[in-house]
Amino acid sequence: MPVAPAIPLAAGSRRKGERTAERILDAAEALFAERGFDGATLRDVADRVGLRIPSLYNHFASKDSLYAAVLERGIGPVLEVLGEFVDARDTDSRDSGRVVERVMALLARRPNLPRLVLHEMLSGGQRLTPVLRGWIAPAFARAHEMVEATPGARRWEREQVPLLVLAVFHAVVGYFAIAPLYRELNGIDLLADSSLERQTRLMREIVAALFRLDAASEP
Amino acid sequence: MPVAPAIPLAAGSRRKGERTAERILDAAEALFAERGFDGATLRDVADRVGLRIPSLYNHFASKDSLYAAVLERGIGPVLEVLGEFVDARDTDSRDSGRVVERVMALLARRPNLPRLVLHEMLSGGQRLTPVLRGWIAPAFARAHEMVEATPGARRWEREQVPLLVLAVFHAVVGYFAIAPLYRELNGIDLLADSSLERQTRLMREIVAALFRLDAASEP
Amino acid sequence: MPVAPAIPLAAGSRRKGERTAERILDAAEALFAERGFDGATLRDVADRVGLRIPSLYNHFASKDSLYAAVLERGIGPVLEVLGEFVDARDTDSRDSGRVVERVMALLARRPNLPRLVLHEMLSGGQRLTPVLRGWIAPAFARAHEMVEATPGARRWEREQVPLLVLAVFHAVVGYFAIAPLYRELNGIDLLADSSLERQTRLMREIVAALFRLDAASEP
Amino acid sequence: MPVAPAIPLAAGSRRKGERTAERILDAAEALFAERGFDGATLRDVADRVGLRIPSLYNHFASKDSLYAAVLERGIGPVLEVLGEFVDARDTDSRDSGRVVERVMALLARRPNLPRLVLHEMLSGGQRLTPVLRGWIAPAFARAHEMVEATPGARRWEREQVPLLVLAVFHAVVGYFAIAPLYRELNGIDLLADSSLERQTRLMREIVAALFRLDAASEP
DNA sequence: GATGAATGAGGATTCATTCAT
DNA sequence: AATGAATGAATCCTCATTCAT
Repeated sequence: MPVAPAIPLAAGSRRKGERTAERILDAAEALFAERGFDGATLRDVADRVGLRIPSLYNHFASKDSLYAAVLERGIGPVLEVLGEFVDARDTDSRDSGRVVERVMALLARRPNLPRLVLHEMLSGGQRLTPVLRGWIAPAFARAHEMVEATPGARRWEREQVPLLVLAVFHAVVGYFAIAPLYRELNGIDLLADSSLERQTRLMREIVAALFRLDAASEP
Repeated sequence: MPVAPAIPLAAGSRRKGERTAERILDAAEALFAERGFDGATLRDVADRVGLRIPSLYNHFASKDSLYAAVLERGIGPVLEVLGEFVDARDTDSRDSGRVVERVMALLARRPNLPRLVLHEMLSGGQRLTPVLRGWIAPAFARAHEMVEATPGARRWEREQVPLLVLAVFHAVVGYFAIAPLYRELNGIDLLADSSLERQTRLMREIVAALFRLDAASEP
Repeated sequence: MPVAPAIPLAAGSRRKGERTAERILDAAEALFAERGFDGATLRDVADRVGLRIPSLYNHFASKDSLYAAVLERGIGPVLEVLGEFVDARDTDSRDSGRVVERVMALLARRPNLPRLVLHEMLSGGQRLTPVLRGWIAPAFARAHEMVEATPGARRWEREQVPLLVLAVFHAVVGYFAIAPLYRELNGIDLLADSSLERQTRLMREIVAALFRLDAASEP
Repeated sequence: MPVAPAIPLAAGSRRKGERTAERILDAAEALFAERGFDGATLRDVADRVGLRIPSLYNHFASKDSLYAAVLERGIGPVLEVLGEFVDARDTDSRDSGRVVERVMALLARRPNLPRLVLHEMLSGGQRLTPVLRGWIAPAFARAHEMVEATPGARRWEREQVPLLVLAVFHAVVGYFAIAPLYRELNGIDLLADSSLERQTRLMREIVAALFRLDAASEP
């Protein structure tokens, strides 16, 4: 058993246990993203962390709860950004371009996340934590109202708006998810800075068009 | 090998074995779409068809080859449509709106397919038949050239074009893939005719914008 | 099982069915010899004959009975030769050298047989037909008496005689059984004529020594 | 990995895991010997050890590797004895009689080994570890040279020497392999001390004749 | 906190056999 | 006589989980 450190650790450092849990989460995130819940095995996770399988149970109660932890850790910050945007009361503080940039930046740092989300979506959200499930529908509703309230956006039919939001969502999420395959087939790394920049701009433009107050103001 | 039947079979009728194989493919398609390759079990497939597991092996050599068969059967028609479009020599015969409609109609009849494709994409295309792998890169290259050759499309930057194609791809595929979850969360069935119509129109417009000969004609 | 033919067939000609049964026996013999009863599968047999598995059942009632048929067909002729020798009443008609030669010639033509016998021996003779089981013990007893009755052989201790017979048996059978491995490891084909000749001579000498009436009379 | 014990373990005592592995090896050895690789099942092994099948995988990675371990553990000591003999430089230290005795004693204590070897031989040595495969050919070559270098042995033809070595090998190995069947058919236990003694003497004599320095001393 | 060992449940696959055609 | 299809039984193996150490 490791002896407890006599002196408190400097700020920023974490206890070994916490660091281990974090490393497990990292490994699990990558594996769940690559192979989905069923395809990823605890053996793979343990191997990647350099532990034996039973040790994982010192940090997480089960494979399910490990998965939930991965999901919450990953989705949390994104939901926060989106939440801020959606909850902004005055129209001025809603800078759609900035939201796109922040989300793209978040996902660029955690490119596993979109794949995780897609897996979840494909499985029908079976494993979504209640908290996460609870978030989605209201947020979607709010986004809908919001877009509707935007004058310029009226050029879209009422019923087409959610489809547009969906389309943007899929374009963003799919971009990250296809990166590995795209690289293999076309030799281009979508996660490289230049690609990310371009995609961010593209998404900004599309979202801008969606929320555009005045279509004429577009170059 | 079965002896050739003396009398030609009535249209639509098939030898029993073939019908069984088809039913297996149907069941497998649904299950692979729902749960991915690892999550779907042969037991599930067999149960759904009303057979015992070993009987599946009278029709497919392995789970892998069953999966490959599902994929090829499903993707084939779509590739055909896309291929026709991409290979069309004269610009006039390239009716982007029509392609969108045909593809959407195909996917509407096989809504499992997009989920299958997404699963495949997420797994890095590990199980793509060589024939399918071989199709993708060239087709993508052709599509790229094509878009570039379209005068009006020049309003997009050269490097942005593939990203746009990707975005459209993800918007279409994601639409079908999210349908079950969307229905559960929002109570709206994206596979209903009205929704499909709207989405088709939306995709038509977006693709039209992408390939528009004359950008000025846009409102 | 095929009905016995009402009319004796013309020499050399066989009904197709019989030829098929024979071909099955040939394939099965080789496979049982190579891989033993458990290791050989009906699929292998069928493949080698160019039939489907169920067709085998038109000729043999089960895998067990196919094995028994292979065994009896193979061992029969050898038992005959040995039986003649053992049953010979007058000592003069017992030409040990000739027996060795005949047996070696038989085995050379059916090199699978010794391997079959060894497999059987290793499995404790579980699958020996009652008829075969019944043959062995008495034959062995007779051989024993016989050797004992041979005056010159008395130079061996009484109890050593069966061990000598066993040793000769194993030397002969093992020779054929090891041929494939020997060839692979040493590049020498024990089934080639020259090797067979030498081995036959060696066995003759050893057997002769065993039954030698007068050791001095030997060159 | 287990921490090294502070105090050396008492002789004969082992860590629990090692003892279990040993028991698995024992059970597997017996079963592989009786039924060959294909005929022996992990269920049988597990039952005999008093474990469930999956537990076996905590000690051996696969059925194949279990088989390999059984083979190496068993053959090792025999190869050592033979190796010493073959590698002995001065003729004086080569006591053929002593080798025979040591090998017979070894096999008497592990009567499964010869059956294992025979199974391996019959299957063409498919599963021989590379290390074992590598041993055989050179050892055989050395033995050959050795016999040839022995003056008295020249009474055998050059080409007959390897056949003699083979014959001795088969006589020894077959003796142990046939023991169970022999007992069943003739009621005599070849593994009983008296039988073993006799067989050892017999083999000694035969080997002595093979390596005899002075052919003239022969009666 | 870490791990060796054990295990119930289940997964893909093979095999001998049967039966209708 | 031949075979496509179906299947019960069994095989090897994997996985998530538990527990004593």
